[in-house]
Amino acid sequence: MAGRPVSRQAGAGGVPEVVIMRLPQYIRVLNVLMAEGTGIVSSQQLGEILQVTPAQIRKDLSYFGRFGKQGRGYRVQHLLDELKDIMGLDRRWNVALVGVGRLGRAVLSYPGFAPEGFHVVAAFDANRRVVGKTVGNLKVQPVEELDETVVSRGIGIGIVAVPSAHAQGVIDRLVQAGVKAILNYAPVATQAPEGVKVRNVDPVLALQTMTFYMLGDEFNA
Amino acid sequence: MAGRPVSRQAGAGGVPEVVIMRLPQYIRVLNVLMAEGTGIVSSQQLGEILQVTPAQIRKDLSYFGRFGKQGRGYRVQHLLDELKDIMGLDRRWNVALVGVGRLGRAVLSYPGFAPEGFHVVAAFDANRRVVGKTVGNLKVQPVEELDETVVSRGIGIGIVAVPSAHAQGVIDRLVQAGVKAILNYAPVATQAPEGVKVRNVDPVLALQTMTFYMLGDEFNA
DNA sequence: CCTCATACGTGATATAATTCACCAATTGAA
DNA sequence: TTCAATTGGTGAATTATATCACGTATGAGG
Repeated sequence: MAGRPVSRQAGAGGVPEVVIMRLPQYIRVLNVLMAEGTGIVSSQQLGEILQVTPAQIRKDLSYFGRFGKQGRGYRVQHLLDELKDIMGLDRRWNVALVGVGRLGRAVLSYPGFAPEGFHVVAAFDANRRVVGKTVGNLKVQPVEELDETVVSRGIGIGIVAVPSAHAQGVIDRLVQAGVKAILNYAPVATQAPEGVKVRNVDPVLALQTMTFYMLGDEFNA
Repeated sequence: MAGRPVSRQAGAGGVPEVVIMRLPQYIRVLNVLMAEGTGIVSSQQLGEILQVTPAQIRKDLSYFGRFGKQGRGYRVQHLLDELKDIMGLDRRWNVALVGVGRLGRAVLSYPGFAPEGFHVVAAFDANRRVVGKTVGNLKVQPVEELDETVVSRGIGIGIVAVPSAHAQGVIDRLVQAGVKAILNYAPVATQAPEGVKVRNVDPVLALQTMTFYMLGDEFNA
């Protein structure tokens, strides 16, 4: 099923990142529709659920192929398969966690990763008091073993759950080890070389982007 | 100190949301610079730290006023004060948490909110087994008391930490109660009326937007 | 006082993203 | 079979966002 879709434009610089950011949301909705037993969905319906225009959905999908049928819509199962394949979400991804403090433990016990194919297979900490302990099936390793483990276990993704002051250093180490994607929980501005993606999980920042709209003054009437 | 800045363009539809999303990041960096004792910073330096062009920073700030001095740069203290004022981050914000399960408890024990002015002053849950228990200084209330408490405690922000299936319902209740900003931890597409902001904290989605770039195929060469 | 170097603020320009609008399929009903 | 109603795909138009580039202010150094 699926197999890479027929080649499409994808022209010069590839697919815009904004598009890539939306596809997983489409997948989310399609999963729900599948579970509900919906067989076919239109860009119109999808757009209503996601609060985006139908044209945007069609345009986004058109970067990768032609998945729908005129007059009908998209077969939920089929579109889901295709999108998962395109995004690499039909595979297993091995993940390394760095920082096994309060936050790191919460990450380890979060049940949402594995069902989506993200498996935390190694945990690291710089603190000698933590190293060696077993937390949720994993024995915490010293950061010195990072490089070796990343290679030997085929780890492509790192999760950073260390204090802000150490985040950049940890990111550098992960990059050095060959990780290509980093999920950073530390509330700081970080840097990574081209070719390495970093996404931040930052609830405080999220709150701080909303308060502006709660002021009701000259700038946001 | 500060007081609303001089009126500026802010024209038709107000300040673009992309700009609002960046300002808290500027504040972050300014805080660090302050702590390091830096007195003055240029858009150039700020841009290097945040990996954006100096022009973007200047343009962003220009929506709100003129905070710099030609030939010199920005006084860190001054710019910080102004930005906090603009974003409403010099105030205290009362927050309600809905959902006191595993995730909700993690939110309650997260030490990062209060120092930034976000105070969780009430916690709600639909589960009778949880209601009445005390979790981190707060007595868990039944969701029936939501409306009253939101009003009486002056709560403007809600945090949703309930299972996906219940998230939309909880959001509706929060909106009904008068909350204007919602931080949603449930991994679902939600809806809210105009005038109510919703931001999602969604680590899995973040991971899912990165895997695409780890495939190295026709679409992202 | 004069000159040089720096760096903000901003209109103009360039780039990117979104939406429009229409054609061509497709379906179902008359 | 014909017609009306949908709906995807897509080039064109529009809108939004980011960058450029230059005028102007500032301070340092002689």
